[in-house]
Amino acid sequence: MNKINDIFKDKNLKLTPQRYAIYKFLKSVKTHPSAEMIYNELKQDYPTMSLATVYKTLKTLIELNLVQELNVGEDNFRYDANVDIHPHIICLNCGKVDDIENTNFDNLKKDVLSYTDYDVLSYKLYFYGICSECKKGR
Amino acid sequence: MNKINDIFKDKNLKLTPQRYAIYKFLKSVKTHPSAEMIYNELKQDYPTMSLATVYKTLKTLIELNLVQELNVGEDNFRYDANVDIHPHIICLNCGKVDDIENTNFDNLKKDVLSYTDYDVLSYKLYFYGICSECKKGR
DNA sequence: CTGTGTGCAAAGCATTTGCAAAATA
DNA sequence: TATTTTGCAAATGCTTTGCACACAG
Repeated sequence: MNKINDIFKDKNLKLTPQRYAIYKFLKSVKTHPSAEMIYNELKQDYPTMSLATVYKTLKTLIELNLVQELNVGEDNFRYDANVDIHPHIICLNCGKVDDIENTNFDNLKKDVLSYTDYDVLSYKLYFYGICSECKKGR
Repeated sequence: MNKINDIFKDKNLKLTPQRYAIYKFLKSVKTHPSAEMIYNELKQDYPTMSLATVYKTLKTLIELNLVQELNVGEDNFRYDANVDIHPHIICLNCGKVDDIENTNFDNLKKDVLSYTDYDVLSYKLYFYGICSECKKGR
């Protein structure tokens, strides 16, 4: 995790323990947590950290393109330290957010370019369904 | 617009002038307005209507599958009376939300099915870029 | 040392809710 | 007439902000 160190130095930002912990946690996890979830998790190791710091740090990390924000359709945002464009799938039953991996939608952007007069810069794909655990439990 | 009349009758819901106006307005417009935008627009013809009624009506229309909610990544929701699954494109400069028409992403859902163990029920596609008006104005 | 970041509490905003009055079927 | 819906205001919940103190560089 040297990358973040250099990026922060580059921008004359301070890499505080809180910032490092939030990024490291997001990197280590595939659950796409909300700010509140991150806060509750890190409270154990950083009991004095406030929710406001989590929000401020997330905003900073997004500006540095180290984290992306997901809008799955809940009342809050989810965060993902994998900033590559990749689709997500949300369980309509338990609310879990998963990556869809190994897919290749590179051609999608090209397709869209031919249907619109926008300059297309990026995209977000959200799929909705029922996860395997929720399917079992019925 | 007989459809809405029958659907409301079916569910023993009352088709009030406010509800009808909100649906008719959404049907007539391609701008994917927010609740506030709808409210401001209809205030002219329905000066006593409240924002709360707009929200309540939108919720009802969504439950009836007459309207879909869009999560373009702003701090509020947008609404679309075209409930067919279709991609949207958002101008990062002016915030405009457009439909992408004539596209066919039917195969997309099938692709995803092969990459996930979810039952895939629906999906939302959001593209981001710069619209032609904003491109000109530079 | 100096300026940036943290933590707290308060503020902001979109959305929801409770309830009495009004309107629909 | 019996419910449902409206409109108002207050409440809610997520996120942001202001500010004094603490801390990283």
